Amino acid sequence: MPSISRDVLSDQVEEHLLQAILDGRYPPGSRIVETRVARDLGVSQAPVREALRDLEALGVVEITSFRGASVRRPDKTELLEAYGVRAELEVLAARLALSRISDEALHELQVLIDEMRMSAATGDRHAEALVDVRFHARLVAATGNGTLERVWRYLLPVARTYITLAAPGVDAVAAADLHRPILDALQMRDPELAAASIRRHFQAAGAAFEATFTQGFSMAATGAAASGGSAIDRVPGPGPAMEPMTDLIAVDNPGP
Amino acid sequence: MPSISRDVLSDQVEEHLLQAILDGRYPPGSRIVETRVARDLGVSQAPVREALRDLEALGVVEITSFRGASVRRPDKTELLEAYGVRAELEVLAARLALSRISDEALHELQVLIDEMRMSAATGDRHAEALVDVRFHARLVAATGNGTLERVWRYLLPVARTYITLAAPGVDAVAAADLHRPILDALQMRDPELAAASIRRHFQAAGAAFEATFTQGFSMAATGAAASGGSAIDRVPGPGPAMEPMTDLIAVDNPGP
DNA sequence: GGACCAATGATTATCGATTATCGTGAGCGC
DNA sequence: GCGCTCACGATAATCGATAATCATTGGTCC
Repeated sequence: MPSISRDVLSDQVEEHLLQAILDGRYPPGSRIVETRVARDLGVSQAPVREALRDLEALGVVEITSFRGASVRRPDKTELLEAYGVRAELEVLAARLALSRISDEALHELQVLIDEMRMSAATGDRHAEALVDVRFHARLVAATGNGTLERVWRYLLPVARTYITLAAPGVDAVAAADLHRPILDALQMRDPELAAASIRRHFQAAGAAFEATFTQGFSMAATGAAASGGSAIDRVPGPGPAMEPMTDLIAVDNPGP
Repeated sequence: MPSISRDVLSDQVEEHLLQAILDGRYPPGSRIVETRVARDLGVSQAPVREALRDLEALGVVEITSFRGASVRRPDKTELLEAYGVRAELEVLAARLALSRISDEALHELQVLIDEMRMSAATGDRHAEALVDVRFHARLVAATGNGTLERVWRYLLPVARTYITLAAPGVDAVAAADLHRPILDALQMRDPELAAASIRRHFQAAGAAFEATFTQGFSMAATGAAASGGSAIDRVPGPGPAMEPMTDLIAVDNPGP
């Protein structure tokens, strides 16, 4: 079941580029040249161009007129901001969902928490991050508010691309358990408690991220990068190339 | 001062199409054919295509693979949802802005309210709607939170395209005065009061919109449309064409 | 030696034409 | 008549090539 309509070249190109970016083959800040990608993939310039525009909308690349696209450098401030906004959106989601959420939806959330704990227990932080996204997406979907979901998804790539969960210093099991109070509050239909739980969750995540960033990233930012992947295009601009983000990242399809 | 870089054909096409849609020359639901627009404007298909993709990201048109673009029909539920989300985003904005907003920013807000009242007094609801957008934009900008601003702008076209202010039954002056409590709360640095004021503001706006919609739109939806503008392309699909939205709409540049 | 300026190379933006896909309606078998 | 198949027209998706634009480099003038 390859989604729907797996033709449309531009979508395939988009997926390829996204994968390449998240794998670190395009480090943050590096340029992506339309014609070169087109040649490498054996397609025309047009689909590459469209793919890049979509990626820009997703927030992973930046496009300037007549100067092309480059991988957006993850800005610490912006990511923390995104956490704050996401937190409030999910607080709203919880409030809206409270009055209409079904028992089976609550059960689904429970199952997702269990999955998270299992992934955490086996040390698979990548899988845990994926399930984490699904948990929050399920909560937002439970509101039945399409607009809220759209806005939330719009913010997701920024708040998700560089996941905190993979940070070495974070207790993965504890992170998974951080979701339990949210579910409890939902089951008790207590809006204030739910809001508080969600805010606490994001505060913890933000703090963890901050630690990761200043710790693991400042090193890379000072030029000690020792990339293992085959770097296609090194950034020539000011400042040395950053380390690829492999294993720091949760990849999933933002598809329709 | 024509913004920056008034070349880039696709931007011009986008602006043209947006204007045409908001003017009602493309009624909701009508199709927009790439090749025809290209021929009419004397450009190639490529810039039209890109413009349509951007308009899709703005939420103004809908694109389906191999079937083209059509103007999104304004869905009452979705618009009310958008109001709810926008309200919470602005509540967050107020909270964030409280601790750092400058006196001159507060003064600017005051001036904007005055402008709104003047427009309302002279009966220029269109101008009032424009200033209204600027007021809220100024509030969000005062947070210094770029991410919040980005998300807010993302939601803006949906929540703005069909403005309530132009509704005949609404007291325009009262609508302008609805902003005063927000400013008062900001000046008093009272977060709770600000939140309450903003929520009340959007509840009133939503109620006014709902009245407008069921009143002025259901008629159009039943086929009693008596369009005045020159309709370029009538929707042939199921259901009759809706009335163009002229004068129901606030137009401004969503620029960069 | 430093600042301005023109030529150049690289890359995007746009074009015109071709191909792939979808919806539809005519024709055909039942 | 009714359902199915298959051309056909319309249109988006893609292509290959050209024009427009930008950053840079090398040279010239002060």
